[in-house]
Amino acid sequence: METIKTLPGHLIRRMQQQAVATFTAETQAAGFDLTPVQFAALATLERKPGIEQATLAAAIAYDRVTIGGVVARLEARGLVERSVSKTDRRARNLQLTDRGAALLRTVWPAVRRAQDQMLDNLDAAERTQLIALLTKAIHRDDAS
Amino acid sequence: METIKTLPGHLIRRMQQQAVATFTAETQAAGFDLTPVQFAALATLERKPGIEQATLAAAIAYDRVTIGGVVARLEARGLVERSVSKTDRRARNLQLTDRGAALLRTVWPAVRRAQDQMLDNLDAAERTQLIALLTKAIHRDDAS
DNA sequence: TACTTATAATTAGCATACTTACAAATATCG
DNA sequence: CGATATTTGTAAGTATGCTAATTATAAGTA
Repeated sequence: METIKTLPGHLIRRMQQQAVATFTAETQAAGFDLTPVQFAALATLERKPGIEQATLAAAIAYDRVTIGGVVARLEARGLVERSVSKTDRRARNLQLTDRGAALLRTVWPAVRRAQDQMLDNLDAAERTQLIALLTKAIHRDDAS
Repeated sequence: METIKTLPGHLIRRMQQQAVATFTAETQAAGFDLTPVQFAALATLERKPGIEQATLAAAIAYDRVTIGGVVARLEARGLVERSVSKTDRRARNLQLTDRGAALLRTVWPAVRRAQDQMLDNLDAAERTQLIALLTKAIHRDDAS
């Protein structure tokens, strides 16, 4: 009755834990050193070049402080470029460097493999179901 | 095509993010200052008094280092007692203090509310489905 | 018994993630 | 225009989470 193991919160955390482990294993096996949030940042910057830091944070659902640190590390590695916005001196416009774009391109296959592997135990129908349920469960009052 | 938002990894992370936020909001609203892992540790110690740190870590699926820190903070707050094992001087036996047991008892309702609320957008059948899918997805090669 | 291996906990180090507080800049409104 | 409120990024602080290395102890083996 009082066991933790059947609580949704525990299951969700375990799923996330395995997802991160799978992501890390698959990308490292392919020779990359990239965290999930770093990948998310790079992928979003490719789709929306020149975006501001706060916009990036909102786009991938993180707080501004965390993204500030993530972007700083990506910048230190030469994968992202930061520049003061011409229209708003508070803001920083973000751009992938050539190295960042190249890395993103080459890491995608490993990421795809990881996404597949983290749902390994489910068949195709179950995967679709899980994705649908998560999507529905996530969309609360706030915009995603 | 190259968007992050439909990837399982992203959905799982968002779900976990909301689950933690809901847990924190609900427990804080009830006047408690407890993280999910701290709650998991306390709840497990109630069911298995005298357990060792490494066993606790394995029971709730964390690494020993993280649990070492968590237990240290719980001990500092007087919720858990740590003692050197009589049969193995390397190990530490863990016990809830009276305060820890009392806190656990009183926080449970808020935790229950949080578990419900994190699946708010799903109806009863969908909740059962999601829990079943997560449970199945999680049980990989390793034991849980 | 001596040697080797394995295990428990801790330390060090890194990267999330979050809140609160703050300074600078911008937006809004009377 | 001027006062107020909001927004952007950062700093400080706390707590996860993880790996690798270290220390102390235990267990296994020749």
